[in-house]
Amino acid sequence: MRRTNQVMTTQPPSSDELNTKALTVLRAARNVFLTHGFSATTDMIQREAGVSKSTVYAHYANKEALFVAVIEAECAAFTNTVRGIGFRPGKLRETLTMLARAYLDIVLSPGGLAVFRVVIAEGPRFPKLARTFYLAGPQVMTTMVSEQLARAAASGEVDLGEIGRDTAASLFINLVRGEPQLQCLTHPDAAPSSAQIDQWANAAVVTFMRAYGCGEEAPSRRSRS
Amino acid sequence: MRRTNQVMTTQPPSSDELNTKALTVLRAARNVFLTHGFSATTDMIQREAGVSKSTVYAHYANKEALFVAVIEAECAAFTNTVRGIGFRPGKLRETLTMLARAYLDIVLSPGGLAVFRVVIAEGPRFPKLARTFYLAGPQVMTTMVSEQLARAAASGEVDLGEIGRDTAASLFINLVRGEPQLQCLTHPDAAPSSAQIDQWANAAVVTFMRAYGCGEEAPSRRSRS
DNA sequence: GTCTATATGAAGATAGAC
DNA sequence: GTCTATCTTCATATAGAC
Repeated sequence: MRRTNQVMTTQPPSSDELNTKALTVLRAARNVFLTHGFSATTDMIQREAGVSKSTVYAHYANKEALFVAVIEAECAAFTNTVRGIGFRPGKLRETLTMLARAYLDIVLSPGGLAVFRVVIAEGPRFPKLARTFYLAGPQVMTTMVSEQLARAAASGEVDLGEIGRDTAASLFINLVRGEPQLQCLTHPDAAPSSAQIDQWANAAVVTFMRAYGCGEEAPSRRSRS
Repeated sequence: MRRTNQVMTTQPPSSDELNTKALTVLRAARNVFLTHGFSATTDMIQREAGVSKSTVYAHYANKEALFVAVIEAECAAFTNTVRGIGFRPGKLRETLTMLARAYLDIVLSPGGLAVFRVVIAEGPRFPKLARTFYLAGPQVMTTMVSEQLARAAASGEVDLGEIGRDTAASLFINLVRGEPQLQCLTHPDAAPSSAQIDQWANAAVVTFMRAYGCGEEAPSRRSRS
């Protein structure tokens, strides 16, 4: 029931225009590329999408272009997920724990691990995508932590010494992500328990607070000898 | 100038027997797989080695077997390199700095990055290789750090609190490897300067010592307010 | 835009001579 | 063991009908 061609073209592509087929192809390509890497075949994508080869090539010039579209969409989604982490800023220790846990949930998710795998693997062939990933994921997270450190520094909860806020935030992210991510990447069969993830997050926060925390915390710290 | 067939077969394969061709193939496969990943072709390997296809398949059943041989050799070499890090145990801060710097040199080397890339990428298809890599690289390094922490704990240079030695060692490795490795993986064109690597190593050591060090260091630390 | 059918090339692996 | 030549399969991409 179209009014006029004029109206049609000014309407947003609500559910048919670009949506139906192009999005179907993109979503199928996402699943296939994230499962098998760039060496996945266009055949698999075509079958997963339930369309013909021509439909795939009608929307994307070639395999590379489709791959780039998939990864860029994943990076954008990654940024949104990180930005959308819900946390109520409070005492630094609690804030960092919330952030660490939320970040690990993203990084260790099947999608998070798959994107990391394929982006790192294809870094030499798609250097632009690799940089996009870095900015969309770790960089955004580091910035969020850095902002919380600024708050905490103002309220005297933290003493960063000669080290910069951004460097400190980066070091915190290293503490959080390092071992958990490496373990999940090298043990693809054994997914960590929720309790294990909490333990990892806690160890990172405890270490960071021991290094740079100096607020009105529990006075038990460093009360030895 | 062969003496007899009998002698030939009882002699060790000093420089011709298995050495020349089989090793040539393995070395060529190493370069090709580490550059292009598992999707590298046997054609490239054959050309790089300067032999024919038949020679490749005379020594390795198929592409997978050759790939496994390459990665296992790399892992073994990795272990030897890590174990061979020369350091004179002294004050903990200096020891950790030496270890951090040496580990970064390995991890950030072209070979180190390439092995990481391909092992992580093929983890789902070769889970055994992924676990081997974890044990041969990060695990060995963590153990070395853990041993130094034991020494330091005995001499009162360190107070790990409730945290385990191995956990502390793992956290230190996280601090060292995290950002540098991620940055090199996602910026394949820009190799970091030696000064940059030193800075990274120092930041990790400073942070770890602030968290867990408690020896007769410079007394300036935490002298605030 | 979408389909079926196909052109074109490349990759893994083998046959058979030497 | 090593080579040349080749078999077979499969992957990317396109042609042409609707």
